[in-house]
Order: sequence, then C-alpha cells, then structure tokens
Amino acid sequence: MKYQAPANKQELMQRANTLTGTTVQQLANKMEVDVPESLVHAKGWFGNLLEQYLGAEAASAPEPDFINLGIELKTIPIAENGKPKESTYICVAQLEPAALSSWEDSLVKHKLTEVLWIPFEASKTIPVALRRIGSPILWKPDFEQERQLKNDWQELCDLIALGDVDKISSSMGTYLQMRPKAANASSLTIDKNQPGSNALTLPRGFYLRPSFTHSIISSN
DNA sequence: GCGTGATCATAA
DNA sequence: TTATGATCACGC
Repeated sequence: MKYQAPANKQELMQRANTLTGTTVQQLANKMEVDVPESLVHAKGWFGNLLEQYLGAEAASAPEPDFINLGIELKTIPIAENGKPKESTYICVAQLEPAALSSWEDSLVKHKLTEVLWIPFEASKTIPVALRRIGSPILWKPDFEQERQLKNDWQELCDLIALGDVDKISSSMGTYLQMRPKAANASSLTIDKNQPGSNALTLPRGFYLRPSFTHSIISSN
C-alpha cells in the first residue's frame, strides 16, 4: 500500500499528526507489512515505511522527499535520555569540483531547506514493533543555524577541492560532519581533485551531529 | 557504482 | 558511554 502525495503542507502535517503516540506496529498494520524483529538487516525500514505512508515521491533521487513542497522527511531515533541516538544522514558528499564552491547550490542546502522530523523511540530495550512515534516537527534552519552549517560545509569542501579528501576525519565539523557512506570500506569513487586525475577514494556522505538535531527537537 | 533510507559495532 | 568508521538493503 502507498498513499498519495499530500497537496500542501497542511495535508502533510495532518497525516503526520495521525501517527503521534501510535506504535510502529500500528503503522505497519495500516501499511500491511510485517515488522522486522531487528533492524540489523533493515536499517532504513522505518524511514521507507514512513515515506510510503506520507506519500513521499522523490524515492532515491537527490531531491527533497516531497518535491512539490520542497520538504525533506527524516526519522529521528530518540534514546531513553530524550536525545537523538544517531547522527542524521543528509546526502552524498559530491567530489566534482563544480559542486564544491557554492553553498547555495549545494545538495546539503537543498536537502535542508525544510525538514519534517518524525521522532520515534529507538531504545534497544523496546521491541521494534512497540516503539512509539512522536509528534512531527516541521523545521527550517534559522539564520544562525544555516551560518553554522555553511561554515562546516565550506571547510570540508575546501579540503576536498585541495585534493585532501583523505585527510578529512569524522571529527571535523561542528554540526555537519563527513563520514563514509558506502557498501563497505572497499568501495571506491573517482576524485578529480587529485593531481593524478584518476584517483579513487572512499565515497562519503554529510551527516548532522546529534547535538545539532537535539537542539532542533528540543526547541519544538 | 550511485544515491536513497539509515543503524551497527567497536575503538577510544 | 559516545562517536567514528563500517555496514545493510533497495532500485536502477
């Protein structure tokens, strides 16, 4: 089962609000799918289920999930202490020289134009099916948040442009970090910023640190 | 392999 | 306990 795309923001929020306080099992029942015992082999399962229920359309394209609304959908796993349990994946880190200079034209900026966060319980002690879904949070980065993200993005992209992508560590970046994003550590992609031109490197992606997403969900 | 959806697992 | 580095699944 898959629902139609919402016509506007209000429709999207109404639909998201129907999930508040319900369990993963209840959503799975609506969608007529089984809940996996563990997420070890189903890491993106909940995110995909939510996309189906809310009518997201972008699928695997590098665009916001609700293209017509310019809104990205993100699930946010919450630990017992009320804080995000994981960092949030945003998008692939492009290595093409042309993608390294303009924050305004970047994938990160486009993905984070407006985000619908769906918090849910992610404690290992709670069976997946019984985890509860929280209130949706519609968020846009404010001036200060965007400034911080842009700073981190620019710093990381400058290193890539200099051919130093392999010197980038996950510990860099205050709110935005760059980490491996691949099938495994043997994956390779072309890095045209190297003098040799045909250099290969591990594919990476941009992620939001939990401290950043925590500030988002706690202020709403 | 690329880009999406993410969480896992272990070193620190 | 936490964050880094690695990994799982899927469509194309």
